[in-house]
Amino acid sequence: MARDEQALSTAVEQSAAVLTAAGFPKMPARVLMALLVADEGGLTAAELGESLGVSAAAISGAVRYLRTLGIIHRMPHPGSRRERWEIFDDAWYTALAGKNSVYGTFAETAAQAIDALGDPDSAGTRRTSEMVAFFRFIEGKMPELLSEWESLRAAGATVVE
Amino acid sequence: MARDEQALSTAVEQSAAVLTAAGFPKMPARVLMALLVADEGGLTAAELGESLGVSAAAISGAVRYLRTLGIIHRMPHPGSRRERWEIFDDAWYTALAGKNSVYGTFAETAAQAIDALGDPDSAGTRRTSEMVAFFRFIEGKMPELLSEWESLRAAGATVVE
DNA sequence: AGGAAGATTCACAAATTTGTGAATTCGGCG
DNA sequence: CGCCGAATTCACAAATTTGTGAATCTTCCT
Repeated sequence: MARDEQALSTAVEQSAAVLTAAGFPKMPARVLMALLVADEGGLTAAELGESLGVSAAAISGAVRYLRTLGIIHRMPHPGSRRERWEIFDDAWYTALAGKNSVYGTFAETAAQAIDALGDPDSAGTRRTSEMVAFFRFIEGKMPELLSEWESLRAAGATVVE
Repeated sequence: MARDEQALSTAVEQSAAVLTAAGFPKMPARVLMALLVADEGGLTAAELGESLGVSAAAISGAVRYLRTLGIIHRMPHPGSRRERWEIFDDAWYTALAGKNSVYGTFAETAAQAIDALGDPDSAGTRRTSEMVAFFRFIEGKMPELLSEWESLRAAGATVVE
């Protein structure tokens, strides 16, 4: 089957839209998806701008954002001035691990409310304690889940590559 | 220890801020946290407005949003016109299950890009396939994780209540 | 060194989101 | 059966976010 630019662009935009709906900023989401489907060697800022139909400045902003998240990296291309951007292979893995720690900070922040409530028998205390316990549980389970994925990934790698 | 309104309000606002940073809309986050720490019987729209220092209209909007997410419900208080709002006890559980399905839709949307790419050996195809597999894995594991939580929750319930 | 191509930053403009006040609707009570 | 209190909706205002164009900086090539 041949490369269908039209359908590819649609898929990229739709996936970006899903990320956006989940709270991810719009332009970074589009750039991320564009880099995901890119060929080996990544894309230059100019190529990203052209393919998404936005200015170089917007690309730069999105790229800066994605870099702070640590899910893309600059690939200095020898012999050319053009910088190429590439997704880390473990980007999604990393993103989820990071998101996980968001759950953790949320739990710990909310735990302060328990102290402030005082009364250990109030409905608010019970509800809040339960929530904190829930997120601590999820956070605690995450490493296990991710290492399980790594095993599967390693096992299946030979098949794919 | 007595109820410390000052500290409680701070904890509520900070927790709401964490949710906001994670992509959750601001006002719904604040309302949600306020309801979390509320006493038995929930809060009225007026009480929420006063406690958060915002207009009744803002509360109404936030409440509508939270209702579409299915994490709060109206408690018709007999004998009084005042509607009380209350968090579902399994709100966070539900929210995560819902978020999970976001992962699922994201994976399925991105899977369309694989078809559009055509070439099964390209770097883009490999990267995208891997990502889709990852999110499908996470989605698949979620029910297991949640049922494990339920067991723990049920086991510990007698201790707390 | 000088020049040039590309990337980045800055101040500002556009657009989307968010919250308010006034009017409306809804439900119970005298 | 009409009033009264409360909640919701609407159109608009405020504010935050997002993207652009012009200028600046960086790095390579001659």
